[in-house]
Amino acid sequence: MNKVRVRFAPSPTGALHIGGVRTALYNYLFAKQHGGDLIFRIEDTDSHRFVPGAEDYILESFKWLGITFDEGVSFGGKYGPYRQSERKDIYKKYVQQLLDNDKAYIAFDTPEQLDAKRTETANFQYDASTRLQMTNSLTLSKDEVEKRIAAGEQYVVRFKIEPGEEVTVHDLIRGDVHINSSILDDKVLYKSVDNLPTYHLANIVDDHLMEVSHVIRGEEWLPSAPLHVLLYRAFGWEETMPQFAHLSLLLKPDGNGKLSKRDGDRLGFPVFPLEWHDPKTGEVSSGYRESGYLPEAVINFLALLGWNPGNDQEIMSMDELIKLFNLEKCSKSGAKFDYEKGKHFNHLYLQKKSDAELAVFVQQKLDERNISAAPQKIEMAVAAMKERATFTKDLWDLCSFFFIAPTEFNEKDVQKRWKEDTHRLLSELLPVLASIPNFDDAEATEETVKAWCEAKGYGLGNVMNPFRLTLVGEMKGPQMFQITKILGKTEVIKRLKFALETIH
RNA sequence: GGCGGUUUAGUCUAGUGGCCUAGGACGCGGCCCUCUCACGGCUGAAACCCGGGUUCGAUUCCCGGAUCCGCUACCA
Repeated sequence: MNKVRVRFAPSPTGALHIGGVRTALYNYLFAKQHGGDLIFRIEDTDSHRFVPGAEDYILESFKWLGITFDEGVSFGGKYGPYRQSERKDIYKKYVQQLLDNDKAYIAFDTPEQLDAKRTETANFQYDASTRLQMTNSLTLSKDEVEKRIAAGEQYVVRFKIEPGEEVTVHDLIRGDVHINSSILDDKVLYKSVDNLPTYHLANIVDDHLMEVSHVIRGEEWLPSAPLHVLLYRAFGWEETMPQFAHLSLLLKPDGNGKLSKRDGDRLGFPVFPLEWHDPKTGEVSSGYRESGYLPEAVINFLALLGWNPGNDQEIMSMDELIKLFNLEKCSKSGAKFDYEKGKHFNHLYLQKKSDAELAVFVQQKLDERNISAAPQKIEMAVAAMKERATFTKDLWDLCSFFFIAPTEFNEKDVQKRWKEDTHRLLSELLPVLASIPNFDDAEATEETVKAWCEAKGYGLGNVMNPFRLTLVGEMKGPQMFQITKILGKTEVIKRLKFALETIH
């Protein structure tokens, strides 16, 4: 087999959709597994939909996710340029080749005329059955065609599809897919307005010239795959035609249809890897990174949406994914996007991080608030709380009480835990705590306090629950003597006294 | 409408002509742990789209239907 070369070729029309990320990921895994190359190509043949900044956004997204490219826009390589708008001359040459070989023809029908035709004739299709009724180089004389072009009239080049042919596309995921060429229309391959090809032509020419071996793309391309096969044939490139694999789509979590940006807004989760500021509308969309996701969790979660290793294993690093990935194990049906499971993965990956790595997120928040704290204390706080966190941003909400003493106390918890004798009990606890040299040994502190409770005949819950309230402000947090250890003796006594004065 | 694809619990999925009393994970319920909240452990409810056929036997193979998805642009 020739060298594996695959590509991810987005259109710079906005932020990178999470489904696109998955397609890129599968391409990446496939390339790495086979020691092949992954190419980054920009398909900007639609000048109207170009959005500035989109290209950089896409690049930055992959950088964050750890998906690397071997060649392409911003990476270089000997098959460039990799931006389709910079390949105009190349396409022009190949369009001419098709024209010369009678595989394509020039059409002058304006968009308005076509619209009129479509409303006039239901299910109108520009194909072998209708093209002789239209204004094109098949119905016009050669002179007339040249005259019109010379006069500056806009035209398109259409692919001349021969009807009645059974076209077979071999798909690595779905097997053979058959389609009759009669149902295909004479696709526009090139437009004179901007001297740019359409997707279909550019795609085939580039994949051929860049020696792409496998085309792994979304299912929305399956219906046009036969057209692409026909194009390879028309160029005489069928022998080296890449292999196809059409991936199932990512669907809305609820209801029907494919996952869209709107669904994320509506259901409250990001559909983009990074936060995106739309330069046209000024709209801001949330991103996985900014929402506190870890890239490795996003990768793992996405990899499993439409593919599985064939056993029960779910937690896989990028390296493991590269080893285990297999196109044949990709599912044929669309996967509803299960955001809850994504959260689960993030939680799992967050737990794998060291305390020091996670402490950074708390340190940031402390810096913002000009609070200084010993790194050791931050790490201890993180260690005590991280298992409760799903997102990196949860860490601060969870740990803040270690650094900011409560000034008010959760009303419901006070009602429930602050009883008649609580004030007396905690007042008595004060000297007991004061008698302990320091709280560094959590077990020793616990023993002393418990022994005191027992000696006095006080219920443990009656002491510990309100005690927690005084230190945390609410009924949350780790084991009490873990808290006292991290807070330190001075702070504990200070907080206890304050609560005693405040809660009545 | 036409064409193509698809179909295992609410969701992602495993799997097979008899090992299936259909496995795992998320989510949901319960119990345990416990000074709180979590985590964790245990546990429960929950699925082979429908109808024919082939077969001793079908969730698995075949046919038909339905479903959902996609495409049907001078967008990708």
